[in-house]
This record gives sequence, C-alpha cells and structure tokens, in this order.
Amino acid sequence: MQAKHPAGRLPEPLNPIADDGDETHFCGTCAFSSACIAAGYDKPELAELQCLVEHVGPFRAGEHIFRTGDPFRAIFAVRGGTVKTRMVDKEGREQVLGFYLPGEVIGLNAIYPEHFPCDAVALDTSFFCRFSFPAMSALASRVPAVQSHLFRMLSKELGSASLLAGDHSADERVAAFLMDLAGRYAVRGFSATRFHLSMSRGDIANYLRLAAETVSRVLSRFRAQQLIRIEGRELELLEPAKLHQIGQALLPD
Amino acid sequence: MQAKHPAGRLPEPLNPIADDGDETHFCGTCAFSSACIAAGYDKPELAELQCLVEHVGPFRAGEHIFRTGDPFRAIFAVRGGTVKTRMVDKEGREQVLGFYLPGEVIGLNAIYPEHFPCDAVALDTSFFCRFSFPAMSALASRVPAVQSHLFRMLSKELGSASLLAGDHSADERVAAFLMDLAGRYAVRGFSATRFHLSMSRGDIANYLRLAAETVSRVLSRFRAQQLIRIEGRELELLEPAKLHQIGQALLPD
DNA sequence: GGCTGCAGTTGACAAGGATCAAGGCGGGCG
DNA sequence: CGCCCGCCTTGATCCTTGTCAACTGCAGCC
Repeated sequence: MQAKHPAGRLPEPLNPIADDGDETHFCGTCAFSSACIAAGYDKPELAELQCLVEHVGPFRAGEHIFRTGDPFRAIFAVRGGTVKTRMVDKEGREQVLGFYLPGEVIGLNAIYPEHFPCDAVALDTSFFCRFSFPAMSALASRVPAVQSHLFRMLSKELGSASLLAGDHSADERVAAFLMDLAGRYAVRGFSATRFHLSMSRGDIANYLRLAAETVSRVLSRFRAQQLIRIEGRELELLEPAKLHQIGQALLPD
Repeated sequence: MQAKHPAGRLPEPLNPIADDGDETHFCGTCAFSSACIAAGYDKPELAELQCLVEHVGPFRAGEHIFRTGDPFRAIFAVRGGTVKTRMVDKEGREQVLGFYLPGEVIGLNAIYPEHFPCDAVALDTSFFCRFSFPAMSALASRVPAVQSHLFRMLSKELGSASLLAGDHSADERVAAFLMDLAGRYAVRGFSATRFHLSMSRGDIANYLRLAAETVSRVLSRFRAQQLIRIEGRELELLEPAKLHQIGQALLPD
C-alpha cells in the first residue's frame, strides 16, 4: 500500500478567474485582449468596444448561458468559471461538444445558423463578457485588427474540432484531454500541472466518446502508474512528458 | 438470385462542375456567389473581386492543391472535381478531415495558424477559384456582405466538424455519410439520389473512423436490404428516407 | 499472354471498450 | 443523526468492430 499517498492531500483548489481588468482595461487574459491592444487602449474604438461588451453573471453550476434554438445575438468570453457546450438529440442523448475555460469564447458556431445550435451550461459559478455580435461585426469592418482576430478565433476553433476526430484508444484520449487542459490553463497563466476538473467523469467520458466507467478505469491506471495524482476532481500531473507521449497522436506538434 | 440487378447497369456517371459563369459573372454555384450578388455585379467592388480571384487547375487525381506547412495566402473554392483534406501524423498515419465538392471552400482552417495544417489532394481532375486571403480580408472590411459571408462560412464549417464527433455505429456513420453527400450535391443543383463516389472505400473508412472492411460490409448490407444500388463507385440511393432514419443521430434536423 | 499491384469483398478470429451489476463515498436534507 | 441520491470506482460479461487472411476483378505493363 506504500504506493498510495495516504496523507498527501492536494493543496487548496485554485480558482482561476480571467479578470484582472477594470472597466477601462478589460481582461488581460481575455481572448480579445490582443484585439484591444492592437486597436489601442486610448483610441476612440475602445470606447466603442466598451459599448458592445457587457459583463454578465454569475451563473451557478447547472444554469444555462444560452440554449439550443435561442436567437444568436452575441458571443461570450468566459471571465471566470467553466462551461460545457452540448447538443441533445431528439432521443434525449447528450453530446458534449467542448469545455471552455477563462479567457475562451463560446457561441462562434451560432453565426451561420443564426440560432445557437447547442446549449451552454455552467459547470462552476461563472462570469462572462457578452459581446453583441452585430456591433462587433460593425467594429470589425472599421478596425482590421478586430476582424482579423475574429477570423483567427473561428479558424482556431476549426483546428481544435478536428483534434478529437481520430479513432484513438481510451488511454490516448484521456492523456490528450488532460494535456490539452493543462496547456490551455498554461497559456492563461494558471498552473499547468495542478488544477481542478470542473466537469464530472460522465461529462469527460461523453466528450471523449467513452463510457464513464472507462474514464474512471484509465484515471485509476494512470494513478497506479504514478503519472497523475487525483483525488476526486483535484488533479496533479506528475509526468506531463509521459502523458504527452501517450496522447501525442491527438496533440498538436 | 432474383434480388440482384444483373443487367441494371447504372447510367453514365454525372460529372458535375460548378462553373456556369464567365470572367464577369463568376460561378453561379460558387460559395461566394451570394457575396458577389450582395455586392452587386455592377459595383466597383466586383472588379476588385475579379482581381483577387484566379482560376487554377486542372489538378489530376492525386495531385496536391496545397500541402501541410505551406504558408497560407489564399483559400480555394472548388469549381469542379473533388478534394480530400487530410493530416498525416508523425507515424505516417493518414487522417482524412473532409471531402469537398464543387462550390465548397477549402483552406479556412489555415487562417489561424497562418500555414496550412493539412494537405488537400485532388480525387478527380479538379479546378479551383483561388482567392487571395489578404485581398479578401481587405475587401471584407469595405463590403459588409463579404465579411459576413466569411464569418458564416467559418461558422458553418465549425458546425459540420462536430457532426462526425459522436460515437455512433458503423451503419449510422455510413448512412449519414451518404445522406450528407446527397444533400450537398442537392444544394448545388445536382442529383441527390445518384452520384459518383470520387473517394476510395479506404478514404471513406478513414474519414468515418472505421476500417475499410467495415465500410465494405455495411455497403453490402445496405445493398442486400435494397437501400442502395452500388456498382464500384457509382451509387444510387433507393430509400433515402430509410437511410436518413438510420443516420439521423448524425444528421441535422 | 501472363505478371504485378491495387481496390474491393468476404470470412474467421480477437480485443478493446460498452454494458450490466454491485458497492463505496460524500453531501444535502428531513 | 440517518436517510437518500449522485458521483465514482471496480468487477464480470458481451458485442461491435478492427485485424489478419484469402480471394476476386481489373488495369497497366513488360
């Protein structure tokens, strides 16, 4: 039993929030920050950006930010908390499309259909910046950096959508999932080796197209192999390099 | 053996081409036609659209339109023929991302990384309209219809990327694949019940994350059930409604 | 003509993961 | 406090699908 970490409780959960800004400076970690910077904080366009953005929340775990079929009027940047997007088919089966962390943007897939094609559900207590899309489009026409930023965000999400597509083993999928989360936390300045899984095992499994039991088994195996330390939803990556190698087929680079 | 169609040879293969236009009117079935129309055929912007578009081809089956890593300078609309996009991982395994028919656009996923993240390979003899992306962006800034069109194309592709994601049976996947192709031919004005499969069984299988043998078996079963008629790569859908029902979990609506 | 190679089909078998089932743990609430 | 209800874990079994293999048909080519 000495392989276990009986008393090794993980430290207090981190509670990342992508909001170090005030009404003038917005969020430093926000997906739009580079666009704001490009536009220049002191330019008249910023005043306009302030008009089209609105802070909304908090949403408690389980509450909807938007629902399938809602008319599309805005996109949302996560300021704090975590969100899952999901589709529910007519037989009532849920399909998790993605998880969104602070600084990331949801709603881009609603531009074309003009209605949200999925639900967005808070997993944590969450806060958002709501960007009116018509106003954003108009601004994009005048500020090339904003237009280019929108194009790039859309294109980026296209790239990540094809990540999950391949037929890969349960180990590869879970390892890639953990490393993907780690990388996304890292680029926003949070710890890449220790974080909280806001989503249930069932949500992870659904997202990865596995059974919840399989996810549970893989995590147990990773723990037995000393690759991770996991206690409920508190996670520590002990061997990121090995995990990256296991999941490499699904990971960029 | 009377269930077979011994002498029922399928008619001559259709050879759709999305080009009913000349240098002035462009392609009526092209993905950009609505943007052109919105911009007004006689407006000065059209002259600009002509400057940024260039007809390229023919490419013969197996030739690359672009390769992974090529610098991103343009997107391509298929005028005629069929294209597959694919990624090849470092172990050399191929991953088919999608098939593109006349009127559809390839290269949108390269905007963000600024290099093509995948290969595009002609399956047929193929022709394209090449749109310089910098010029297109500049035009989009001045013509809201063009900007909006680009946003919508990107968003639309986001939606279709999540289509394939679910864990579905081989029957569901193949049925949905056939119905998806049928629908895409239909919107461009081609027959929705009889068409040529430009891609090999292996490519279909790879795209659907199945083994080639499984695709072969499913198609044989569909034929035995009188749902389709298939002879090599010539396909006729005999029971589109039943196929749609089989694949409904993956299909829109 | 016969050889070669590729695409496709079909069969036999094996394996990874889904499903079914049972039990533990923890939190909310009467 | 004790009950209940999710969430999670672990074990046993089953089934879909991948893998291996053999065979056919066809096209290109010497």
